[in-house]
Amino acid sequence: MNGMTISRAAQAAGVGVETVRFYERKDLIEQPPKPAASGFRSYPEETIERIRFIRQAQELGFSLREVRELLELRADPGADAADVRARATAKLDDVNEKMRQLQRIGQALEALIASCPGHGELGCCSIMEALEGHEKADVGATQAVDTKPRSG
Amino acid sequence: MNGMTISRAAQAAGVGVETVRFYERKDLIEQPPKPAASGFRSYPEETIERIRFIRQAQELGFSLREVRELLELRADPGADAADVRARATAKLDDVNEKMRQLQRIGQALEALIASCPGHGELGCCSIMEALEGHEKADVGATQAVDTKPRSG
DNA sequence: CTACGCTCCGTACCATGGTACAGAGTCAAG
DNA sequence: CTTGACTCTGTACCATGGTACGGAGCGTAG
Repeated sequence: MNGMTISRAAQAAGVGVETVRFYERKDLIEQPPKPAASGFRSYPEETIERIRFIRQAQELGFSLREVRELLELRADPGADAADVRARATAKLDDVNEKMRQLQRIGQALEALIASCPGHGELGCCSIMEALEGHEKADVGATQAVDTKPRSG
Repeated sequence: MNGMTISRAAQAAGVGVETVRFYERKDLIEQPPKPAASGFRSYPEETIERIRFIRQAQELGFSLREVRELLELRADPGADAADVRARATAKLDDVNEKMRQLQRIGQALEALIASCPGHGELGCCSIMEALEGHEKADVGATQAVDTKPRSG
């Protein structure tokens, strides 16, 4: 019926052909079988919707791994809205945590910028001083970067 | 004098040996020459400080590429505090932009979570509805993910 | 002098989210 | 029947920031 070639499907979903194939490799969408009559696969509307779902979830900050879980949830007849809600809540916590990190970084940058004379030798630059870590200025953004020096 | 083996240097700087070598490969730190007398390189205090500088800058959100620029600036006798300040300001803009994106995502998630009944079939779940993109609910976080479908 | 540990060096691998390309096959139009 | 556009398939590559490993060389303690 409404089967499309991969490039049509990609266009309809708003992604590139290579992205569709990439999602297939990652088991995010199913690769339709070759129709035997033809050498070209036929992509159903369902797949386009699935790709749109993926993009929407990505826009909400879900990684492809998490999107796959959402898709599995969607396919599960026993799944409850509570499951979805829990994931959304977890993601919101995630987002809030990242915001806090950025806030700390931003505040540290602001403080440094405010205390920098804005001209003159680098020796007078409080930003450089802070980066040197001469324990005169404290950057104060410890743990901003995922610090795992030797953890794994 | 105060030359250290790579593992001592790494320990002193708070990173792993492999990370030190990685920074060498990336031209972030200089690989000290082999002392001819010994088959082992000797890392000066200077290198340890440089690595600390790198980590501090990373904690402020600078990428290694940007850190390299800061290091070049640091080595440049003609560099002005204004240059450093400009980079810090640019990075602050960056951080603020990311914050805005996260804020949009967070608000969208909050709205969806609030409207989700929290139990029952997925068909009643507003979050799933939004992800399906049935144009009933609008996720509203467009551009949250770096959207470049076919740009390059 | 031997054993053990550290170093050296190149290279491959991890996750993340794609992008690109080569070589062969297929399909529709002219 | 040929051309040109598209597809199929595997594989390699991009950036980012590391991590791991194999096989040699080196250095020190016993």
